[in-house]
Amino acid sequence: MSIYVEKNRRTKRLIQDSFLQMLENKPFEAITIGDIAKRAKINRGTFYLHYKDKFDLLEQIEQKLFADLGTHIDQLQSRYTATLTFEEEQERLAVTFFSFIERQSPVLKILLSDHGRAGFHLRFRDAFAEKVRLNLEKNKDFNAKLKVPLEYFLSFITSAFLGLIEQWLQDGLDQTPQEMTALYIDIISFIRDGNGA
Amino acid sequence: MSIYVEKNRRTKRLIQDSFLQMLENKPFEAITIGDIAKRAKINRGTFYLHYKDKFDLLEQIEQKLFADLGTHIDQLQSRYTATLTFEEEQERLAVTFFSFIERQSPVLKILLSDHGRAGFHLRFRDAFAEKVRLNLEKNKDFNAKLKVPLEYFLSFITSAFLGLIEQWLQDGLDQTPQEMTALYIDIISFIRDGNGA
DNA sequence: TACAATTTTGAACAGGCTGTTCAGTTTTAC
DNA sequence: GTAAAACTGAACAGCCTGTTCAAAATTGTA
Repeated sequence: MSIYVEKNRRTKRLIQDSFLQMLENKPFEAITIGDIAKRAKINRGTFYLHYKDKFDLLEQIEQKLFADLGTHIDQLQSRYTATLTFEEEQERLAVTFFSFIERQSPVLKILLSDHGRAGFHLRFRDAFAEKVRLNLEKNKDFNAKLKVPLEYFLSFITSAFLGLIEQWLQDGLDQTPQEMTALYIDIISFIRDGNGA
Repeated sequence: MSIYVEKNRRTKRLIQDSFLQMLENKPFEAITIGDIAKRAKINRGTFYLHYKDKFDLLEQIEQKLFADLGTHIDQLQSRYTATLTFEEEQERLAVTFFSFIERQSPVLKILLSDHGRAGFHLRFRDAFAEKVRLNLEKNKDFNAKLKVPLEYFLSFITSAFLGLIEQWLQDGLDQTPQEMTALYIDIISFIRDGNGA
């Protein structure tokens, strides 16, 4: 039984890999089940033993990604238990995010591009926003000082973050997560101290 | 001849309207040419007299939108010729953007949602970024003070902006463009003066 | 090794959508 | 009224989908 699951997983992984490789060259809509099967060297019918359809396949890939985001953050966040200032904690969260992106960059590069599926950036941003919200709620001062609706602030800051990520991925991950965090902080500082764009 | 074009445009508009209406309920991938033709009450073959395929249709809608963004900004920006401070000019650009979004909200709501086509938010953001870049280049101090690559700053700020827009559209345009601009400025101020998130 | 359970294969099938063709009809402008 | 332009209806080959089923291959276990 245990190995059957192994085998089951192996074929699923084969399908997912072929699919993702194919997405690098072709947009989602243009890829057929036949294409995937051919590249994975399996029978077309076998695909349907594992997935309902193309959308189900992508959905499962997305879900795996979101699950990984959760565990990755929990791992890194719980590593240091020292009390940090609000700013330090935000910085630590930023590094955690960027290192997650680096780790999942092959998949994210595709899912966020125009070869992926519409709305992925919204779903991804929401997953992000949820983590940020939890972090912000720890700080009691925050909500008192914030005058705009929290939802708007979250959309603003997580979208900005996602913007950096997209640029980063587009530039071929030419920086480390630490450098990206520094860059993020520089921009915040620039807005704070420099010209108010 | 002139009216032929008229008629030609009328059918195209009929197709576009039916298509956009349909996109409110069904995702792009699920819509067939037959569906569009049926709703537009035209022959399926007529569709192909105007568009190459479904993608061509959406592309033309997008292009019209981007063209409108250009004219809309040029109009509003050239209205007042008084000399403004950098901050005042940024604010004016923000109002212009938000009023454009309001004007094109029916289409944008769909194109930015998961019913649209993958990558639209990137294309839209790029169009935005181009306008912001032109505005920023006027200010000589800006590039001197900015220490991070301009591309990253642009991605950051335009994505943040787009985040506000998405939230705004999602909330059913419950605020005026002026109120959204105030909200935008409040968030910037909050980052500047309040807690450094 | 032999066996049984599980998984995969190959082939076939109906059904739907695509994009094109073409002769005939309708609409439009002058 | 006429000629050009636009649209219609019907048909078509081609491709992809999702399902079925018996046969074959793979796997773990006795």
